[in-house]
Amino acid sequence: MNRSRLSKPLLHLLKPQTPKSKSPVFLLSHHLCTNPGSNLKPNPNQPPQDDDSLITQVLQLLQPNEKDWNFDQLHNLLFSNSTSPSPRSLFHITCSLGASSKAIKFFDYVSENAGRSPPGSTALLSSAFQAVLEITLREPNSETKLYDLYKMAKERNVRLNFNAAALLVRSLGMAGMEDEALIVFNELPGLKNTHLCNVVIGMLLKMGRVDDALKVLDEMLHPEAKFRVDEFTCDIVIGSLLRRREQTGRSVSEEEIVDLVSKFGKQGVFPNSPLLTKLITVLCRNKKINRAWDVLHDVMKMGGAVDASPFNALLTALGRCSDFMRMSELMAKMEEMGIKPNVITFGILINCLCKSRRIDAALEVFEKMSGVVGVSAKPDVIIYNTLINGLCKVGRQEEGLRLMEKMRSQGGCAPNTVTYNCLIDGFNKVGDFERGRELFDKMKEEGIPLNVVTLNTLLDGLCRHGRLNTALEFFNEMQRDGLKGNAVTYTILITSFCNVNNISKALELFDQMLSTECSTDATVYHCLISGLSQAGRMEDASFVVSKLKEAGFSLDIVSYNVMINGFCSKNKLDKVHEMIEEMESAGVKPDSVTYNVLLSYLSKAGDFKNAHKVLSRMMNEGINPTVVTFGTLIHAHCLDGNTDKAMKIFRDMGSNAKIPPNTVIYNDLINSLCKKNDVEQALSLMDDMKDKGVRPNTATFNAMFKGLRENNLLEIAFQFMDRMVEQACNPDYITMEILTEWLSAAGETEKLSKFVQGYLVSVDRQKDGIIGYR
DNA sequence: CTAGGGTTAG
Repeated sequence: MNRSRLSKPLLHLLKPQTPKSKSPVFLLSHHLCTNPGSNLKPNPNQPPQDDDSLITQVLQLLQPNEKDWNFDQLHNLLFSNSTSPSPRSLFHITCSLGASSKAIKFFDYVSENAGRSPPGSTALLSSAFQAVLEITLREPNSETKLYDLYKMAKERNVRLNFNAAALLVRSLGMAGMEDEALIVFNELPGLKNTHLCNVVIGMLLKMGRVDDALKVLDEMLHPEAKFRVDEFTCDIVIGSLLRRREQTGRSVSEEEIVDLVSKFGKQGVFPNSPLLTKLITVLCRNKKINRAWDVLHDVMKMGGAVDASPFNALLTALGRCSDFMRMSELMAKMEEMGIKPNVITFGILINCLCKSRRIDAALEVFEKMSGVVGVSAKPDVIIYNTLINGLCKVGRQEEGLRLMEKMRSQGGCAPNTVTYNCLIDGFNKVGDFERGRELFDKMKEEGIPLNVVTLNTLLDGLCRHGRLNTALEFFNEMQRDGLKGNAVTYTILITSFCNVNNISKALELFDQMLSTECSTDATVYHCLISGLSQAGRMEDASFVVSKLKEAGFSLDIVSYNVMINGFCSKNKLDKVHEMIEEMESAGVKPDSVTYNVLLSYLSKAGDFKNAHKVLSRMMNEGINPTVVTFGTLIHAHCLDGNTDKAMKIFRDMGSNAKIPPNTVIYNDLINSLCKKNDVEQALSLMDDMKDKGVRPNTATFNAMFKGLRENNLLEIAFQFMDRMVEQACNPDYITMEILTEWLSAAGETEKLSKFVQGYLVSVDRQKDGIIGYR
């Protein structure tokens, strides 16, 4: 039925070929012409065939330069008494003129002459004007001329058709002339329709004029509006408002967007699935899960069609905050609405269960997804990898390995780099390098490409087991093979070298990282700063801080704490103040660790007055003391020799602050009490630990042994030695020093040797024999 | 879906 589309090629054939019309650009631009306003009905009195011959004849006349046009002949063809061109043919003629100057001249001619033959003249002029606009727009930098053309049309009472109006509004907007675009739009009283409003709204939103756009939208949403919103309106509005959030200009709150969605919904118009999903994702990212929940449910309640993806978005967010209750509620809702979960939905559930270490539940879901009729979604490589990783993370790497075989044989799914990375990491983490290495070789054998994660996994495994030099060699080897390290690679190596106090190697690696154009991130800087601060290398740490800032990163609260602590231990109080000031101006709020560090410094120096000031400041800031805060105070009073005060704080923390003391605190007190020769109270603390379920460690026993030795309480010492054996608490060199001296002097070397071999030493328990074997 | 992270009390 679209005659004009059919007739276009025909037109080209019929037309005399001029050099210009042969150019591909011309053909293309001709093709770009829209048809004159779709509101125009074909004139039944003028069959298109006649149109085409008319067009051909007119174009022939218009071939020469404008000034050579023969107006008499033109008039004969177009406006003689018997004939009148169709709007469509005028549009084509004007469009085919190629240059805007010609088109305007022709339009001038038509507007002067068509007026004499109403009533069709309005439509005629509209079409011709539309063609003028289109021609003009094809010429470079022509946007500014548009508004002048519009004014000209207005002076001559040329009515704009829909296409011309839309084109004008959109083009003016794109040229940054939104005001002019709005004027045009507002001066089109009888011509507005949904499409045109959509164009204007889209244009305004693109230019950041949110409120103007919403005003237009408001009119459309009015109950008595002549033209309602449609799905395009919804698309344009919600889509660009969501996109706008990352741009400058008036930001629109999610609340407003949610509100608009519900207004659209009342008109029976809903955002499409990707858009709804995006909205839900944005809401969830901004911690408004409840709003996201409501939006999804509201859309369904109002009758919008919803598929799995917005559900998936919401499920992901709920999974992140481990809200399993609402996850299953949502799954139930899906079922109720007859919406089939897809692979992604299952992936989210399985991932979620794996992350909360509920692997068996995850495996159950996995069984279900292929088993139950109607919900079958074939597990893909991601599902398998998630499960394999989950198994490895809880030490079930053997099962992970079996699942990989199953995915190959039964799942028809080939393992990939990620699959192997997960398994290698799994075996490495439990110290089974052999298997890790085997998998690595197998991976190469099967031609599965290694990536930087593979490299980092292997490096991490080596480093964790103290094989730093092997790790370095391996890294160099891989680099020679063309596999580059990234920020994670350097983080692993740098932290490992810091941990063994090989600071120069750590710094060397840092230099290497900066000199290769390797990716960096804040973490690698943070780790090095931490390592250097702990090593007391504050100048180096400060240097790395400056490098971090140069790279565009900033210090976070932990790094500030690390630095403050470092400067405290070096007694550089001015630097401590400097850091605190910098931290405040950077808007990083001190946390309990910051206060603990300061508290520790002050009270260790015996400055309890200022320590208490810091403590009350901490409370005023609404930061609750932690177990470390109490530990710090207790430690300070112990150092001060004031064990009573320390014990008072200890009792206080249990009863008032309701913070259970930990091993460190017990150790401190036991140590202090024993030094004061108050073994009785120390022993009662040992009982207290047992009651409260706080596990003593080697240091606890060491402190206790010292106190017992002073009072020669051998039998009690034997009991504690048994406790150590039972609890697999290994003696260290301090334990051995104390016991060796004491027990040899007491003639009990045999017991010591039993203890060392992991046997119980108390006489009456000896019969239990093997039970005590370590 | 896979790899790395640092702080305070002993």
